Amino acid sequence: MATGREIAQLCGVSVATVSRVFNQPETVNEETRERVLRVAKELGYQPNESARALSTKQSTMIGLVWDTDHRRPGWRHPYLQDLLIGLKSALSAHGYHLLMLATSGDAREVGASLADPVGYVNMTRRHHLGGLVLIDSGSDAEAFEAFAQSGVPCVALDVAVDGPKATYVTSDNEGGARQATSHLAALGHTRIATITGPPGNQPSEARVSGYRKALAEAGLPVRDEHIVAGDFYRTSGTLAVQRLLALDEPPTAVFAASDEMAVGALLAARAAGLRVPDDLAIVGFDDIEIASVVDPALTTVAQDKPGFGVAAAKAIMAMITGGGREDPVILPTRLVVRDSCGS
Amino acid sequence: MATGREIAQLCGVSVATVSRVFNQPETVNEETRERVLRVAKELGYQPNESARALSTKQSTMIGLVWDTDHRRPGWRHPYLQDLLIGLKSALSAHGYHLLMLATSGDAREVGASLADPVGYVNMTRRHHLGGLVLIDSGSDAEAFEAFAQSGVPCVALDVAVDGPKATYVTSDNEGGARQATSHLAALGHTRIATITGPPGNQPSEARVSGYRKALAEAGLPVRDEHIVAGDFYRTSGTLAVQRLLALDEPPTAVFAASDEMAVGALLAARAAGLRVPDDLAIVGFDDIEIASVVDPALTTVAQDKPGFGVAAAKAIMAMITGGGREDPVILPTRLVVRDSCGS
DNA sequence: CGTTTCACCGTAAGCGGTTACATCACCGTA
DNA sequence: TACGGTGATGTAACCGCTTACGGTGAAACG
Repeated sequence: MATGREIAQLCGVSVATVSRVFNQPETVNEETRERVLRVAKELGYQPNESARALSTKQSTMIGLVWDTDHRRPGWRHPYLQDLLIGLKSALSAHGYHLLMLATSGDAREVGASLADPVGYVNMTRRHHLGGLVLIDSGSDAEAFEAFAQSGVPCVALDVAVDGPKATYVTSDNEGGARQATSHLAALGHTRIATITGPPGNQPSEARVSGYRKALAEAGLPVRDEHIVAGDFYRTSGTLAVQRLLALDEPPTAVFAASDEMAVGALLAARAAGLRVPDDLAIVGFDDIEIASVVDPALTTVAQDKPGFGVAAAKAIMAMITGGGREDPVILPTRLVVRDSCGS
Repeated sequence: MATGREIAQLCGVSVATVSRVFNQPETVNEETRERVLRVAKELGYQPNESARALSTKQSTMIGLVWDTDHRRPGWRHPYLQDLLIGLKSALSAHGYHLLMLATSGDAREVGASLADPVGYVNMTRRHHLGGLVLIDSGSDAEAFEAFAQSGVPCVALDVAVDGPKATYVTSDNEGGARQATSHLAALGHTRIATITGPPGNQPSEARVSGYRKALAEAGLPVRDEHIVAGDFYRTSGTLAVQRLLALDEPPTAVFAASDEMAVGALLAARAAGLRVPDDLAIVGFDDIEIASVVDPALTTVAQDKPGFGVAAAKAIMAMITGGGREDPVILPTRLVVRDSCGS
């Protein structure tokens, strides 16, 4: 590992000049600059990031807080991979890396978990992280709020937070749900039910809100018994439909707040001997892989998956360089009409 | 941010003693040790990792090399999320973090891509990474070999590599394929085809090998026209089945080397008016989410998804602390019998 | 021709830890 | 009493980079 000092000696300049060549190139004479760069390249010089971070008190890393909530075992983020792809590539463009912070359960006390946001915040200080990206794992609104208040730049995904240097990015959940429900209404359905996510989950509540608005717009009544609580898991979709079908006036259409639940609903309908979409129309939310392969293929509200990562990266970079708080980002959704809703 | 020096002053000791309290506790008097620890806790002391890394020339981070191969656009790792969960939690247990290294396409030249393993290796030196975990994104055997030869500790997933401090973890692909194929044979099928992954892909080739062995064991002939090349994508499964059905003696069963292709095969069979499993039995590989929800539910070979991450973490930690090369890890697979193969 | 300006560069003091080595008090032993 | 051994701690160099500050010489100015 060649160091700046070695380059300096070979070039007959001081280490300060070498440093300047990389950080404020315009302040050094073109000739010496090129000499330094050439030698640096020859030696395969790689700046020592630890030294740099020690000196500047900032690294080129962003922390990723992603903890599988113990209250929701088995829960999987619907599109983590696309999100990471977007996040990583957008951060790369700024020369930043993503540090997946260790979670709790460590004997050596390096731990941190959503139950203890302080641990994560400590980590960001230890490593001079530029900021934190918070991935929702179900219902961590309170914990996320603590991050936001801590003063470290952070952007939460799918959870609305507020703080001196905090913002969030989320889909237009209300709009998406509204569009989905309206589509069902336009198809002639008058008894449209919905299966919600877990209580307290913000995207879920926005979706319920969109559902209500669509019904109102279509002049349809909102029936409490047509709003049944799920938890985003597939099973809850099945259970919900069983409950709905037992009603005196069962719905002819269902808007599920997640594709997983929509699939569960599909299974329940099939088990009950109903044809989808003829006897029961179903619309989901997310547009995950599964949506296009179930039979009938799921009509669903697609989210801009890589867009989440890109928007998060932009927001965090803006906060790091700008310093102030950024506006929340609401990503547009798109209704993908397939077969499960009829047409 | 309290520093070691502050603690030292408050305790009336030197910084060296403070450092020793955390690194070699046994060498410092119990009384002063407790005093230091108490003050450290009161001040919320967090050791500066940059300084530590600068001094010790090693950080507590492992690099993650995960690049979506440009030759395989749209490719998704079948179970990245579970893998990451396993990896992260196992690394946490050793106090290590996962650094997702930035990929190429950066104006500032920090770049690195699979086409240029050197870039990644440089990154590991810059950041004093303990090692690298290489995630296969299709067919990077050559690039991975370069990593393995570079001398940095690294463990590859699903690609056999060899080097002074390199090893790999993979599933028992041959065994899994063999079991799947044997199961089909035991069901009475005599014309069993297979859809392979992309040429050069090691898991794919091992699966073909297992397929061949199973046929041999069952006393069935291996027909070249029954081995059709796919690329792990769904579409290739569809195409393959179309080709197979056009044969003079079409197969009555198909072993697909990935669930995605199995789903594609399912679609093709359905489109051709065939019933699955009656007219065509299908078995997949991976046991991804989709497998259990398609109709009929897919019989498939399940991989130990979190086990990958855990094994990788163990191997890399062993190489870091031990120094030498570790034995490759072959994870057992498990045949999950559902509906697509008949019974 | 003295003085100011400016581009360029070197000096040196950090940043916050780790650790080889020195120091010192205190003990047991010959 | 002199001496070696031992446990506990301090001293100071070092890791490699950044940057405030000062110095130099040449050009520009009055």
